[in-house]
Amino acid sequence: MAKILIVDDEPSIVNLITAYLKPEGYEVLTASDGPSGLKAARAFKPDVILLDVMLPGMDGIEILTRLRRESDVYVIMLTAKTEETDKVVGLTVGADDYVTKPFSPRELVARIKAALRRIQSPVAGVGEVLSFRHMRMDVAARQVSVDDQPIDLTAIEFDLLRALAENRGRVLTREQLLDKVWGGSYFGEMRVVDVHLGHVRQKLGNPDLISTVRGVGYRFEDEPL
Amino acid sequence: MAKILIVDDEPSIVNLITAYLKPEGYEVLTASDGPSGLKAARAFKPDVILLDVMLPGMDGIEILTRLRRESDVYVIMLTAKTEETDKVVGLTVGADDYVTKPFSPRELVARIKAALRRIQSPVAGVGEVLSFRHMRMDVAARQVSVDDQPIDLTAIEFDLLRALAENRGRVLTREQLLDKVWGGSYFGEMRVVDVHLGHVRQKLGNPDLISTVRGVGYRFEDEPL
DNA sequence: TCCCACCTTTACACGATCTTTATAGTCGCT
DNA sequence: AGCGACTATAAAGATCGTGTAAAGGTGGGA
Repeated sequence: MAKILIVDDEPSIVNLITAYLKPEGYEVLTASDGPSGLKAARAFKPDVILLDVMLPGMDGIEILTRLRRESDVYVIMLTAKTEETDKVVGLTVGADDYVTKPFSPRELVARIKAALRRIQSPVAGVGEVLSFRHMRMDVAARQVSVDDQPIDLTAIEFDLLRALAENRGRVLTREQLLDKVWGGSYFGEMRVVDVHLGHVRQKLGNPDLISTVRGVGYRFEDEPL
Repeated sequence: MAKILIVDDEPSIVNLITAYLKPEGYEVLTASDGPSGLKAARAFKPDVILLDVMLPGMDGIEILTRLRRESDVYVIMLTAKTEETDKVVGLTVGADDYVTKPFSPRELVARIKAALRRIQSPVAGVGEVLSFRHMRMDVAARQVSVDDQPIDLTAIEFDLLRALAENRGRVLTREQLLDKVWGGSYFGEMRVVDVHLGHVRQKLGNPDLISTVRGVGYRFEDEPL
């Protein structure tokens, strides 16, 4: 999942933002002053940085200037000022977006999502259709067919099958599947995989498409075209 | 290569934009007030004009109005105001796009590229009419018919249906739809999509045209002609 | 100004789907 | 063959997602 670095010295702001970002599944790291912010940016390699303009030690503009020498990470500036000069300076040294305090947390989340969309869009159209001897899977349409018979799968079932099909011939453990399908933030029983996989098998009709590797996991078997 | 004219009286903004456009290979010319902006537009014949709303001598709206009498060059308005009225006025007198300051230089570059793409495609409205087995949609006229029965849709309903129809067969998430229909600057509830989509379905009459993909989004199903 | 059309939010009900749990079945090893 | 461990499956309860109606808000046009 995407990584967000918050650089701000006001704990209340940091906590607020964190509280909104965590549930969205983002990995959040924080720094409360300029120098540690820079270090964190280097070590953590975030996808988006939320950067306060007013910071102890080194102000946001300074951070941004230095950051820009080594990276083109997406930076959203946070400022209490509404003064035009600040914005202009911020954008001049390379900020990508700007939010003035007080801001709506929802708006901030939306902007972060927009940023990530912009960043990730170049890779959008990967593997539109997975075609095998018996099974065909249109990822964009989320439709599956086996021997030209359309199969109706739920969201999780589709994602599960997709994860396996994208790794045809290789065993995926339950853990790996949980990670790919449920995302990192699942804390329930690992056996859910079994259950859903059973449903997938049943719906696919063909029991040879997915094989069990006892003690390890599951493997998708159909031959690619 | 494409020619861009920047009309803005703030040197910092002009420099910023220039700094981003030059490396992309654009030919950039600048003007710092209204009258010289107009002259430059005539002499330079740019492909895209970035026009500040607040200008000494003659404001951006005035420039745009005059410009439109003699040319249909692609104009992107720049404004510090976020007021809706400005936007509306700008678009009414013929702006093609709108960016509010502070803006992300990357976003601006992206918009310019989009503008050029639109200009350079043979016909401005690439898909003037979307035709399917049951539904027909005239994008320019904003008219829709199902089995030759004209359907009356509101602005949002039309845009929503259009976004889906243009991506026939693929699932669009609520987020994607919000982005396409409402633009990046919507921070409200996501469920608004459901409501409008419900209206569209009701008006279309045919429940098979748009299917729900539970947990993911919606998909337009009609076959293209 | 008032009115009307439209957009947005909210609430609720229904159904689909997910998760857990329990039990039966299967596999591999000795 | 027998044992232990792992897996398949069914069933039930909990949860989540969607459709829809209704209310409030907004802005444009008469």
